Amino acid sequence: MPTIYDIAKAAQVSPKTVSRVINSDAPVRLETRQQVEQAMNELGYVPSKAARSMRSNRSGIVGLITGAVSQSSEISEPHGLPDLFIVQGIQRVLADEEITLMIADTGGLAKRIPTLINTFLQYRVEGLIYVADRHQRISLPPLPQGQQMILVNCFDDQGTPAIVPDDQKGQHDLVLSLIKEGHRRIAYLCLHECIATDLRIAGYRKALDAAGLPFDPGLVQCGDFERCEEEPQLQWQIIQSWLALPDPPTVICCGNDEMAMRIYGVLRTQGMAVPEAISIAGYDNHRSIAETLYPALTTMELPYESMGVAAAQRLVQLIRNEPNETPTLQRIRGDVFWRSSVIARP
Amino acid sequence: MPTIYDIAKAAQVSPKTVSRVINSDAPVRLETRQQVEQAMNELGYVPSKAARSMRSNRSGIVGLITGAVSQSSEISEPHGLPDLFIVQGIQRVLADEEITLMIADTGGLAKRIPTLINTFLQYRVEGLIYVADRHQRISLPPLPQGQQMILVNCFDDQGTPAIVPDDQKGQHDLVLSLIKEGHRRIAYLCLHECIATDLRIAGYRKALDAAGLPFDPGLVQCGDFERCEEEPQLQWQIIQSWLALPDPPTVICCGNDEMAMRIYGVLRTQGMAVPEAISIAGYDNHRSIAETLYPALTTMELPYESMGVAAAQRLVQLIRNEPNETPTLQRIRGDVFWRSSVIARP
DNA sequence: TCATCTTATGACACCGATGTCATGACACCG
DNA sequence: CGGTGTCATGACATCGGTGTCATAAGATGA
Repeated sequence: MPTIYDIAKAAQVSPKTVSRVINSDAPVRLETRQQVEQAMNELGYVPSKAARSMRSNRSGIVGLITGAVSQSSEISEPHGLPDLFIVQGIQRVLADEEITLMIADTGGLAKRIPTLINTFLQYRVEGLIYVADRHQRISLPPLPQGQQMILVNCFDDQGTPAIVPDDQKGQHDLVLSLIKEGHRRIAYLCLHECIATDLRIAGYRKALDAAGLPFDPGLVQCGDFERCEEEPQLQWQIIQSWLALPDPPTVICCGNDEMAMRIYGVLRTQGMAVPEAISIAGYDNHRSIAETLYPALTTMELPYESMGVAAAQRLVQLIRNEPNETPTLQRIRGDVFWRSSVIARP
Repeated sequence: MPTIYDIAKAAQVSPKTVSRVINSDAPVRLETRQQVEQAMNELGYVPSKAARSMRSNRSGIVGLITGAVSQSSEISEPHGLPDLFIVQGIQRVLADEEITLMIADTGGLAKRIPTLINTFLQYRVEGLIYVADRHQRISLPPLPQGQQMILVNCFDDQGTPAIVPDDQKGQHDLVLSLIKEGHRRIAYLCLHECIATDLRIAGYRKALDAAGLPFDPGLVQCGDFERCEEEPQLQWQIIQSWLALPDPPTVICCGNDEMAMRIYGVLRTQGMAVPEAISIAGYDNHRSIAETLYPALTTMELPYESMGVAAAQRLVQLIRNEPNETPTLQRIRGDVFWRSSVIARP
């Protein structure tokens, strides 16, 4: 691989002049520039980032730590996969900034995180991004003074800038949409206890309040049985108990699209048609499910890509030392995706 | 960030001795080593990869180019997502080799590839991996002399080492499993014309041949209507025509798990139970579908993770200049995942 | 016409590590 | 006791660029 010295010799100029042509940071005579460019093309010159970043103290690299890539194969929990949309959003922003993204994977083991951070520090990354596989509180080891970091889909107690989904607003908006379509009795088959679930139940209640509808605690049940053998039976029992009510629900909100998909199966096995007999809504807008199910699933988007974009933009601001007034915890909103699994009620 | 000179000063030794402690490539007196290690801990020393790789000419980086991360959002084709399993397999192998993986994304635009390759060359990657979003023939721009590359899920005409799924063997094995369970009339609702489809139809025929069953061209139809409005109707027409045969099929193989999922919906809408009325098999083992569908889907694994592992192992061999006798085109086999969407026939 | 300024270029040191070679202190051996 | 080998360490050059400063040629202006 030729170096700047080879180019200099071929173009009969000094290495520094070649450097000027590459960086166009000082005037170079047109004729000289052309000689240099010709030499670079002929020799197939590619500058060395290592040498450059050593001198200029700017690596042009941002490091990303995630469990998404491998966590999806752990046990049988493929729900980590959508995190990749976060990465996608980050990539898009960083590519425009000419920043290279380096991705490291915890493989689901938190104890690997310090090692991964260390690797990134060796490359003198200009910023770090930590992406969690679900909305949660975390605690990361301390970083060297001045090392920028952004948390995505999680937050900590040290005031590190964080980007999280606005779960409360999300469930709120979804439920409000259902109410607008005439639904008055809205059941919620939620996920097991976690930050997202708490926020979403709060959003669900807030939407009912806003519409002046009473909150019926019986209509909120945990429908997440971690794929145990009897899951369909247990879910059917819950649904049956709801249907037996004097004023049964007309729509079931599910904790995520996967659960909605399983509920489709359960209902159909019991001879109930979606959405004619009962409407179903999901959460996540996990497209390979929501768009492929028949009928297609109405669901609330988990705004992964927007979160990625927001995270990258904020990190770039930090790196460039630009002032910003964003709060430490930045909540990102998603949209309701209205499809045919919910029908209007008079 | 402290350098080895700072450490050397603090430990009252020469920089070279610090280097020896870091690399343990020459004997250092125990006492001296401890002084150096203490200084490194106190000052929080992190070696600079840039400086190291410049001198040693080994970057410790492998570059990966994929459209997977972003292609999944193009149009509404989320099928690119499973490519991430390839990345996962690659990561696992490279992590063990202490190689850092840099991932770049085409964003679905092939014209960006030269730029991405150039970025990687700037980092002096020791190898390149190109991951395609589906099994296909490709053609990449030429690389500098001596630059190693591996193709995954694709191949070219220049003899670049390539790792592809063994689609023929895959469909063959799946069909053979069905035959073993007593199925004699096996319909195949394949994807549109492409390399994978051709190979799989060949595998399907070979399995029939091997079992001494006749090949009925009418039982192979394209069921892939690119999610047009009328897709369910069109698919139902095909299935109806099959059911009207004097000797109707007892199982339908679908081109992928998504199609199987849509067929579930179509069949149930028409009042047909899976697997009691007819068995269904998929392809891909797209777990968030296959395991979540009710009943769970019997399917052929698309061995993405194994492909990633094979690709990384082969690249490491190339980088280390180890001899290998693998053919240029390496086909990776998957397993049949037997679930409850197929029942045995007497 | 000479001082001053701008333009275009080069000389040289330096970023932070490592490879090469030199050197001093000992141990070992005949 | 002197020659040889091993151990532990340091001096110095080097990897491929860029920052700093110097300098020569030409333009400008009083």
